[in-house]
Amino acid sequence: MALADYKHPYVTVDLLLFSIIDGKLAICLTKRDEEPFKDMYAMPGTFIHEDESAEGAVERLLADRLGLEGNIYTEQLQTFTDITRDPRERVISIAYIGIIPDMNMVKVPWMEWFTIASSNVGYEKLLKVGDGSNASFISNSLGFDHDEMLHIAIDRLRGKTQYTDILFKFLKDQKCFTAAILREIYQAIIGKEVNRGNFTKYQMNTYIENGLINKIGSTSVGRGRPADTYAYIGGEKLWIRS
Amino acid sequence: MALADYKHPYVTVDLLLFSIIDGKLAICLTKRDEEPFKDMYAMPGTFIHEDESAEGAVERLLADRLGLEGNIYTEQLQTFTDITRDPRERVISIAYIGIIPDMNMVKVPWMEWFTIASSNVGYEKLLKVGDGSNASFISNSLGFDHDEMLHIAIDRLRGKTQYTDILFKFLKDQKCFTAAILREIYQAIIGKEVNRGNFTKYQMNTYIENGLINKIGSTSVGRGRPADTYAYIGGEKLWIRS
DNA sequence: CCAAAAGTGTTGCTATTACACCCATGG
DNA sequence: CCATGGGTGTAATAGCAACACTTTTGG
Repeated sequence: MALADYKHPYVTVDLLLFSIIDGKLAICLTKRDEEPFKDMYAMPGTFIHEDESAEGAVERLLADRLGLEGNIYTEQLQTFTDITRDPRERVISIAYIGIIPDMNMVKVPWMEWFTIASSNVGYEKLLKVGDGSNASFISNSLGFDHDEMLHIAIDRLRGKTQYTDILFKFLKDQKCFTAAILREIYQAIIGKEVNRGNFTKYQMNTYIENGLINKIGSTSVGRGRPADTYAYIGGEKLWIRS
Repeated sequence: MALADYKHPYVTVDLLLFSIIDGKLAICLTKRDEEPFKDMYAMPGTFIHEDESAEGAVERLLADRLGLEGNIYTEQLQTFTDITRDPRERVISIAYIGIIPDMNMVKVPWMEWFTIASSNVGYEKLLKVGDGSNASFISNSLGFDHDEMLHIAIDRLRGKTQYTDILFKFLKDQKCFTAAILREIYQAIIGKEVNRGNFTKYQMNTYIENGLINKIGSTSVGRGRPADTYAYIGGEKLWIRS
């Protein structure tokens, strides 16, 4: 059973880069300019080089294709190995989730943002952000098996919002935010509204009790009563309910 | 960017096969008979053939290396891509969790079972099952990065026990079991005791309310009062708390 | 002083826990 | 008839949702 006896497949990483735009969960896509799936939208991806790990490939992808340097939160989603998922040849893809707090961090022109209209079941509705075109399409017209990836990723985000600190990765300023800001993120991911008062009282308190955030002061700008401000201090530790 | 421009790595699947033995979570390992990590224990694995998916490779592994035919529950755990995780050459591994209800289903002599002594933090203590040798070792002496895999897999099992029906996969007879049997499995995975009465009343009731199980009758064997018996009927649907 | 924004309290419902009690069987 | 295993009831507690109330600011 020598190693060389086995033919091995191509391996790529694909990145599902999420952000919150206008109170809605959004994903960063690119229109493919070559076959297969030419002119269809897809998540950005790249082949893994022989001298890098999958995480390394994701970092390179973030830097080269998205222009994102520095510390971007990523985590492995799942690996997709269907023999026919790439019509050219056998290609395995390791999908990663990425999160950035601000869509404007992506400055390259070939990437486009789409908000995700939370469909109850079936396919997601994707709505182009920003250019006033109101262009939209349904996620099952994504290239490759990227519709499946998107579904699994959204599920993962929703699940982890319940028992980890993943939603803090969406904060534009982790060192100064209000309950309202965090609630907007929470609702965007979950896909439904939660009561304002209760969110402050229970959710924020739970975060404080678990040492994830600190109350640091209050805003003095805005129309109404100044909101308390918080700072995220949790490291990488998981926070599991009770 | 033609496909052929990229050198691609070897890809394997590794299987973490779990069962419950004597009320304790257990894993199926094999002593490696060749380099690298010769004479160390490791999870069984195999290279992915060019005409099969990762799931296909796992099925082949189950059949050829473990002698397990038929419907064995498996799910993808995570993909490991460190460049140096295999000292020979660059090898990516897609790790899978497998669950069988009875260790005796594995009849091949080269596989050995070890119970996992739930360590709070750090490494697991693995204890050889069955031959009276009382041999044991610490999980960080597993070959490759299999210690890390084991940790991640146990975490996954514990998490999914809370909100899925994964513990029913451990049942020796899914069509006839008692609350006591299910509780033993539950405790083995979680690693701590739960109150007997409450488990029957709440846990079993929740399963019933979610359509996962049905009360079917009662045992008439055993020393004390005959226990109610249940049958697992849930398909593949997730059961998420409230 | 009033509207707007945001933090706190009150109430009732539900889930969880601990523990006791009663039930059915084998020896 | 008693030890043993197993179901069910109860009370105390914790958590959650709805909603009303209060606080603070800008005009």
